[in-house]
Amino acid sequence: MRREDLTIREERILSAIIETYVRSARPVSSGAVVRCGSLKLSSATVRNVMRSLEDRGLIEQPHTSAGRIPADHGYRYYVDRLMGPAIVSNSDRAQIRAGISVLGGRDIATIVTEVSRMLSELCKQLAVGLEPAVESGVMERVELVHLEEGRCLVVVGLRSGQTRSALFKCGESVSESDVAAATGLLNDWLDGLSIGEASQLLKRKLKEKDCPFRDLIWSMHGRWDRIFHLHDSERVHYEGARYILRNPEFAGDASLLGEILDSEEALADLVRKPGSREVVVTIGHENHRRKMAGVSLVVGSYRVGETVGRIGVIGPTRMQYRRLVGVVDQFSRLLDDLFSSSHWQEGR
Amino acid sequence: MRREDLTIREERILSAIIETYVRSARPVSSGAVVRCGSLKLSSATVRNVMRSLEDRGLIEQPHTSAGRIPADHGYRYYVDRLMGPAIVSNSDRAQIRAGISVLGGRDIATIVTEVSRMLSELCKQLAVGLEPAVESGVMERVELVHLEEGRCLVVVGLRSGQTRSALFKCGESVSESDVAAATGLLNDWLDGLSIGEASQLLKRKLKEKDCPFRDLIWSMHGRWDRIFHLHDSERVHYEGARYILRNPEFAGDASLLGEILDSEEALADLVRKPGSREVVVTIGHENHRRKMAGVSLVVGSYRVGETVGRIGVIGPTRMQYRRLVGVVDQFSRLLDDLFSSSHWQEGR
DNA sequence: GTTAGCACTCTAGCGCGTCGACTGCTAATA
DNA sequence: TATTAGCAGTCGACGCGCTAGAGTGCTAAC
Repeated sequence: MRREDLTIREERILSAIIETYVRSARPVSSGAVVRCGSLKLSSATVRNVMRSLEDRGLIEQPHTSAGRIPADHGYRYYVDRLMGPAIVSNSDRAQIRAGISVLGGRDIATIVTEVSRMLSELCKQLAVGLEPAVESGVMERVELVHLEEGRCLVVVGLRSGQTRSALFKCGESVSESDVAAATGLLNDWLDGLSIGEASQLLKRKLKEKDCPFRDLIWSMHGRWDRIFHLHDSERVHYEGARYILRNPEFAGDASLLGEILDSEEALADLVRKPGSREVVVTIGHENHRRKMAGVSLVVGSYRVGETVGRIGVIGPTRMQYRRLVGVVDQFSRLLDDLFSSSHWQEGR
Repeated sequence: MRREDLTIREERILSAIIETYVRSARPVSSGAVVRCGSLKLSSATVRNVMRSLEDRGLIEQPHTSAGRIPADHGYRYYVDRLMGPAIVSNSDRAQIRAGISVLGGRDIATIVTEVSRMLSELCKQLAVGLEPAVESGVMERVELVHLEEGRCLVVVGLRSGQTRSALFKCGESVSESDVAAATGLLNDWLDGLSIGEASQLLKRKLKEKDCPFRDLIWSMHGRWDRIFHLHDSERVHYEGARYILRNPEFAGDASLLGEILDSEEALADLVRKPGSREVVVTIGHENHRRKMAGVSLVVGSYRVGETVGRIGVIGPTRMQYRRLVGVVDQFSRLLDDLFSSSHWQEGR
């Protein structure tokens, strides 16, 4: 029996405390646990157990003569071992299916935005969606287009269906046929590479003495990293600031949340976790960022071809983990299905 | 003398009240106005004047025996007639210049994001940036690219330097030379039109009996409105949620701000005002949206070719209008310069 | 027209006592 | 030995009254 293992009774009481606290947002007393019904114990016994849970850091007491509230460790124990399989209610499931089903054929940005919105509505939490990072996407086609006045358009299409484009200056001397030939060459070089690999390869080619179309490719490569810069590469969508601001735990200092909401990069950073197929829950202090105490994340991932995107919710540690994990998981799965379906493939 | 005209003395006192209140965030007493120094009056006289200002709805009293706070009308009078020309301090001006100068050659999305960030930092307010609406942009070039498996890429370059692209399905029967010919045709048709006009024209052409490449153009046109849908058409960037959440006036119900922060469309809607060359100030209830009481906007515009984008700040009505109008104006002008400069034109 | 003076009003803050919720301990109990 | 009833003790929430102080509105004098 590991040090942190709890007896059945302790587990039951911890569950009761957490579930009651999530509902009420107020410290849970021994009496309240008894009134939960599932245990046939007196409040005195429950108190003894609570004291032991407190000694182990699973719950804490705001002050003497108050009830207990779950500590981050307590939530962690609950999520890992007590809450049981994340079950999605029929109503939730139906809503998710219906919402996803109307998105067939839309582009990724729209899908991610809409899914964030739905996730936020359904969970009543701040929801975040990350498009798949373009950097890791695999190139399907690159095209240069010759314009007037020595300018050129570069367009990159990825297997995921995402496309990016930008203008660059190539000098008056470049002819239309040069551009066409360079396009052919680039496609030979870059097909099947990721954006990052492509950039590396271009750099190498440019160093070679006999690099063909050096000036043209040089100019284009100068744009490359900017086109695929994070800002445009891994777009962040979020919805539902109103929900997180509504929580009583943030009533005092909403400025903390300001920091979270503020920067798309910070948000992306939070949600971009070491990849895992499963939904990942991060509770309070487990976020190493400062000032993220009191905030939990539930993050899932979805695949689009070779690339991975993420969706998740952000809320107070006092959140309905079981339901949220279920909903996020369901969304992730359906997005996976959507992006691998023939409907999506063909609709593009 | 118009009904709402004030005497010099009344104006001085109104100014003193507003400026003191903006600094202190607390009701301003008659004594505080006297202590401001610029008037040689007793507090009793000031009290008489304040009562008359209150009768006209320019200031209000939270409760008897409290000082006065400016009403929306008072701010309006101040902004229109009292605060004087918006003057930008040398330090602000230098920072703005420096910030803008490093943006030469970047793409519009990056520029707008960075400017929002700078504006937010400088003003310590929530800042919003809108890219120019792509819809009203003028087409410079449209290009179709033939891909494998009956798919096609459409790329549109605008005179503003913005580009958009998307994949669509065109059917296996379309040949590479068809695509090239169709590209030429499209450029003939669409050159110099706005995106909106182009969509109309394509619709007309498709109705004609002898429309060439009907299937191809039909498929492409099916994508058209989605590519240029608001979501991608008039991107919104914002920065500085932390600042607006920090204001004491929103300490209680931040959920109101949640509604503002929440939806990019709502933000865009706020900032997208009837066009004007000048910086536009919108105070509290002048926003017709409900629940926008207590919130003011300072919005400027900048041109990129034929299209117009906007930048602005959003904060409590208790804001430093003079300085903010100056800073927003300065940014607008420098953006205008940036986008019309040969440096920008050529750098693209 | 302006001001000094004064009575009045209202808030913020403090101290106090009470109530009620909850705990921790102890001794009785099954 | 595990559980429980009972009880004393602790602490926050609430309401009350009081006071200090800030600020007003009015009036009479200048």
